[in-house]
Amino acid sequence: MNAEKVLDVAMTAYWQSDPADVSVNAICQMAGISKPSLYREFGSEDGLSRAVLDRYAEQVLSEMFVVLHGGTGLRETLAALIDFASDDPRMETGCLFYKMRAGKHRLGPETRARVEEIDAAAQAAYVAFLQSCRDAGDWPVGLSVEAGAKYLGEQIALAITQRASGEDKARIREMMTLALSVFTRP
Amino acid sequence: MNAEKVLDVAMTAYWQSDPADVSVNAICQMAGISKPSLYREFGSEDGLSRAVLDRYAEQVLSEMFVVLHGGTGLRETLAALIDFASDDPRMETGCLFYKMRAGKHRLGPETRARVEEIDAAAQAAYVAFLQSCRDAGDWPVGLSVEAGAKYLGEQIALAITQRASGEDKARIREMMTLALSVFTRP
DNA sequence: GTCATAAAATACCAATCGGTAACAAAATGA
DNA sequence: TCATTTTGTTACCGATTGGTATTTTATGAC
Repeated sequence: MNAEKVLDVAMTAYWQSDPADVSVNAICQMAGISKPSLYREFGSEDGLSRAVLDRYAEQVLSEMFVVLHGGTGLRETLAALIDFASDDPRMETGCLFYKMRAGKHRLGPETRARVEEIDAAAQAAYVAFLQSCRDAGDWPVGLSVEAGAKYLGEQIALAITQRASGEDKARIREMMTLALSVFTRP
Repeated sequence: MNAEKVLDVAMTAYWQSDPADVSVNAICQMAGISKPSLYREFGSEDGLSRAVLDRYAEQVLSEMFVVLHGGTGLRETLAALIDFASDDPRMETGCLFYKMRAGKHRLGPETRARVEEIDAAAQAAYVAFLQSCRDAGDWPVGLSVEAGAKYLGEQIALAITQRASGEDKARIREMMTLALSVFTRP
């Protein structure tokens, strides 16, 4: 009867299409459970989507953060981010977090708060990464670390969102490489 | 009864929030007309949103294309695009076309087809602009005109979408300037 | 066996969605 | 003046939404 199975089903469905396009009824049907069972476990649709987002964060997003803390140089890390965003098969249908963030106003309060939390954490991770690069002597550009971090995050989000809309992978890589070249230009 | 007033009301509502979040009922209420009147005029929700998009294209998007055909140099045109995307008060709540494009799968067939048409026209305009710059000797970078056009279009879309989410205008300008600097780098 | 308890499913709720049938009022043409 | 067509409204349709009250089913304890 397994709450984890329900979370997996819901995560897959939310991820593959869009949280706003998947109803509670549909999730119950796909998971083979009844609606009251789901509501007893998660309380509300907001509770379910929040639990799904938590699961997604620890199962998927965490690996993205690992890339940032790899300790390798600026160019290598950027290359790894480009690989991840434009080639990783897990991002073939986009990123659930970015889909939720794009439709933030349609989420319940709990889920929305969690989205903002994760967004802030990601921003902080980008800042830390760029700051370490600046400390190491890489990237001496006259741009604030915060602005660079925001830029980096938005370019990643853009690339992965384009994956979701079926854009050609090589094209995405080309554009993302171009966008991130501002970090490695003299 | 005035179909234009209805279109104005619908356009404003779609534009300010999101086409997917504004129901036909709400539009009728705001326009002060009954639902059958609206359906007699536009046939369906798809017909209405398509008419709204047409109106938006000729009233708003056309001015954006004018910037591209200004005939001025590369740097001046890019600066004008940055001004438009990050400062123009009409883009304060984002761009209706980009909102429709982002939620393409939620649109009816007519509206969706029109979105794709406009998207292709925009891409063609970007291509023509960059091609003319390349012909004029500006921008000798080793990047295909098509890829550059796609990149330019996506960066504009990103900037305006960020306007819609309440991002700080100066920040948006900073990031967009950074993104488009790849066109003016030696 | 019986009986209490916890879990699950059926069947329902009000609200809203896009869309229409039926009908009243007003304009129009002969 | 009368018939017709157009314009608009009220009131409804079936489907779907998130969410529950109620009833059935399974599980132990005795």
